Amino acid sequence: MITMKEVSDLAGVSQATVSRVINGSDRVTEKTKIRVNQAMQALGYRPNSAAQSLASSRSNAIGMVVSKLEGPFYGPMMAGVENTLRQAHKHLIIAAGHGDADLEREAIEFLVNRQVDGLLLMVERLEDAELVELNQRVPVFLINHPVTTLSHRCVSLDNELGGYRATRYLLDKGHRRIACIMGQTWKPDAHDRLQGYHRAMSEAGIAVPDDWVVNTYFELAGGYQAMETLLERQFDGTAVFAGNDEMAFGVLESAEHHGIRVPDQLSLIGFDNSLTAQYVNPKLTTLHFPMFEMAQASARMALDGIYNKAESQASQFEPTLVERNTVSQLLL
Amino acid sequence: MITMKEVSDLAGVSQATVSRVINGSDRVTEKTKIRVNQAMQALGYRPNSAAQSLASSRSNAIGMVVSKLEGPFYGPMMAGVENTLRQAHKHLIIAAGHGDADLEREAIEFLVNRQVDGLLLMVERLEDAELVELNQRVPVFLINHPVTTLSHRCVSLDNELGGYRATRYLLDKGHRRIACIMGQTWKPDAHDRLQGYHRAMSEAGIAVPDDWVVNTYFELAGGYQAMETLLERQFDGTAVFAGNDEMAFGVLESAEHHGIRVPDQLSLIGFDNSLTAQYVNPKLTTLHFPMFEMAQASARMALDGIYNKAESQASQFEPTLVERNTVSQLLL
DNA sequence: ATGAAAGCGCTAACAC
DNA sequence: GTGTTAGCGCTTTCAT
Repeated sequence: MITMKEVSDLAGVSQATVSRVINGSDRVTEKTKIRVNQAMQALGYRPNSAAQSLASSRSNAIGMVVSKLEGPFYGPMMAGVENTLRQAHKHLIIAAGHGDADLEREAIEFLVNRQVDGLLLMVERLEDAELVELNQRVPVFLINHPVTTLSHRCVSLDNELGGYRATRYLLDKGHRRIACIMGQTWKPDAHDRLQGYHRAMSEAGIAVPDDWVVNTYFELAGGYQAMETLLERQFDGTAVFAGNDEMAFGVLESAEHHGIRVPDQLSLIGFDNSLTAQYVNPKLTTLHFPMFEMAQASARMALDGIYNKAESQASQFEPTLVERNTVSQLLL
Repeated sequence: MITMKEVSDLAGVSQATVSRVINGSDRVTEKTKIRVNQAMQALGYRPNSAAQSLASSRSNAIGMVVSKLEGPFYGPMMAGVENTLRQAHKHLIIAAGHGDADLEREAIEFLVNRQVDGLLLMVERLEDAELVELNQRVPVFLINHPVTTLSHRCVSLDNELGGYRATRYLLDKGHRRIACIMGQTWKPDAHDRLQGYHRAMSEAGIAVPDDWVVNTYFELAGGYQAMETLLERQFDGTAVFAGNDEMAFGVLESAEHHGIRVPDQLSLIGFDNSLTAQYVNPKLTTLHFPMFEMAQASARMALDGIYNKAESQASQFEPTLVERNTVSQLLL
């Protein structure tokens, strides 16, 4: 391994100077800068990052814990974070929480022990208080975890607006009797999307009977089950807003079994714009969840907050409509 | 930050002893071991990993570069690697190559500069020679990149067998005139799967006319296009083996447009068992690509090779059939 | 079985 | 603008 000493010897300067040109920090003569760079080049010098970390107490690494690595979101999210971080020459260390509070905690400890300079968290199970406390030890940034005292450190999606837009779109297409099938209401996402649905409906002057709303869980089976419930309740509406795409696929499946044609007899809108949405038949109309951009934003926020100690501020993204083939225009 | 010194003082031993109990290495009296552990506990001591790395020239981190973070495979892959590594208390640092040779190289450099103890590579664009050379600098392990001098460091899938099994399944269902729609043939995956198809067909005594095989690329549009080509060529067969699920979805779409009912008029089998396969209608029969298990195996191989300097040996997984609803039994 | 001491390669005061 | 120097917190011979 080539050390700084060898570089400084070859360049005929001190180690301090080499360190300076590496960190671009101090004013170094253009001339010596060049000499040093040449020496580094010639030797194929690579700074030892462990030594850098030890001496500077900065690891140049950011830890990320995600609740589940398997989900459909994970790809765009990692991609967004990775590319932003790498452009800044920061390393990304990841750990999974598997949607369990203890495992999430353990993942965080694991990362903190590695002296990451900051933490990017996409977790579901941790309490606000815990996060706030953690933030005393190491700067914490949150993706899609809005309800917290750390809100200025959070990038999130306006789920209420999404619910509103989805419902509104259905209304604009002439639908009036619109059901809402939603996931676990303890999740802010579900809660807010439902809220948006209600706002749109009430704005349109439509009273929503209780049995138009069915809460199950954010999976295909949840959507299927909810649709069955709706059918048992003799729901006579023309459209369904599903809390996410997977649930919408479940609705599609149920409709298929009952010989209900989508979108002719029933219109359907999802949420997330997951990869699969464009592969099902008919292709699913849905709201796009801009995870890639959100991930980039969160990484940028972290970078700023950690290395430029800038005051970060909450950033909220908007879900946008993706028109495909599961919603029909109703004749008046 | 609590340092080792404080621990050793409290425990009334030397730093060396503390270091010993941390690393579980030397024979330390049970008694002192307990005292040290208590001291660590009491102080809430966390070893500084930068210092550990510097002193031991081991970073306890493994770097992973993946070609593209967005694909459907990466979830299971990251999950498999992460959980295996973490159980061994090793950190996972990731970088993306985005399917471009230069970016893949850059990602590798990035990781090597961080002194990772080893590299887990899932890349497409790098030459064998380059990989071999890299392996001189740092232990390299490959996922799904079989054709290399490093084959004992590689976990891969038996694609030939997969192609064989897919085709064989179709044959067993009574099909004889079976087309094969495949991705870029420069990719070993495509090449081998096609090979398997040919083996099964020839075993069944069926001569395959050239125009039963269409090579496009591993995407929906590629499958769609290939199916259109097949149709233009007046393909009069009863089944299609698509090189991967995405291509199969393209076939499904094309069939739909032409009013060809799957599986009644045309049977279809895919490859990968991507998440989406179970959401399309009809649900896609396909071969399962055990990425999670392969990722785990590769991580274990890396762990062994790096930290126990065990001789690793190639491990190959088999794709298995997942029966769903796109293949019909043909009457004889 | 345990301790003393010499680094690991770098950064950051502080001097000049 | 550049050099000197003292660590950063740990591992690891080498003694004892």
